Amino acid sequence: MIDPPHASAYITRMASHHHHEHAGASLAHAAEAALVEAGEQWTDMRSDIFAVLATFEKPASAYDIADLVSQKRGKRVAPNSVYRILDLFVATNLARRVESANAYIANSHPGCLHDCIFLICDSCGTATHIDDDALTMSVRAAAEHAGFAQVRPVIEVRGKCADCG
Amino acid sequence: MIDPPHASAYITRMASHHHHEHAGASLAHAAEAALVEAGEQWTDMRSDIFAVLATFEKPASAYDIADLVSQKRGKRVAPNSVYRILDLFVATNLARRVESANAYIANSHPGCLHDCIFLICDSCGTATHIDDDALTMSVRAAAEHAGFAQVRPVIEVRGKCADCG
DNA sequence: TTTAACGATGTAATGTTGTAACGTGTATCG
DNA sequence: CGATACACGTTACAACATTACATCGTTAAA
Repeated sequence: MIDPPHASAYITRMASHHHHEHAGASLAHAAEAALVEAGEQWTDMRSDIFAVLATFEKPASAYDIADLVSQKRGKRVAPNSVYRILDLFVATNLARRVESANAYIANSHPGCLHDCIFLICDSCGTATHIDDDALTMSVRAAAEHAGFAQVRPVIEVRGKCADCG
Repeated sequence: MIDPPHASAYITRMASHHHHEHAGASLAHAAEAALVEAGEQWTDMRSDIFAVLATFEKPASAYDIADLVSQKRGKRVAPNSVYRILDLFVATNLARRVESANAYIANSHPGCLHDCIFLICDSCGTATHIDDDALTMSVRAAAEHAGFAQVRPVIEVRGKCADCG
């Protein structure tokens, strides 16, 4: 399980496509479907963690999530457990790690393989993402040209969002 | 001091140019010049930290640097102090932070403003960088189109380097 | 020349993020 | 029944980062 496709296959798959941007229950269902599709189980714990993650506007730290899930369950959930599940989510494309924030964000279109570009506001912390396959493919190409394989682009932009301008 | 130029000025400056890739003493001199140029002092401590940072092949954590500088000086240098100086280096473009590695790397051409693309090998940890202004400008443009200002792109690619292939 | 201000560094404490090792419960399958 | 596999719990710890305050030396004003 969780053996992400090789880069070239990956690229092929993302040639051109439409998006549903899911939200709420729809998103949860899409996530469940994607996880099951990947041969993994959709457990209560995973469901709770995904639900909490999806409520965040801003990238959420594993500890943020642990706190909220603990509340929700009335029982302490250790960060450890949260990390395990977040790792799974990232591996199956249900969530993304925002490297420049040490935090995670739900993927609003799970099941759709992508290199995302994240925009993170330094003032309010909210993150949006844009999809620009031409751009991300260029980055992949540049890395591959330099001899890199199995590339995983991390493209994030810090700045001031329109609201905080 | 340390008030980086506004984005548009920044972009203008990097239109087209040559590089000296400095190394060793040459790099140290270039770094010193750039720091002084920025109105900051080139102290012994800063010199030592830069020297240590420049010896690393791989991105170095603040703690790595603290350890080595402590050895070199025969006196404990706290991570704290290292962070302060690294922050200064990043602000003045003498060093870069590699977000996906929580670590720092010396800029091999300080004084030359750039958005760098880092390639970090997941196996051996070494980082190389490529400069592709067309690409980084596109990323900036995409972010600005989305309403972001004062943008600071973070473009890193994780993967397997040619040697580790 | 004292004194005030400032910048650089030291010291201590603490906060945040991330992993490792191992134990427990449960379902499945021979 | 026993063996295996997986999800999750528990504890401990490691790695990364910041805050607050103290000290020291240099410079600038009184």
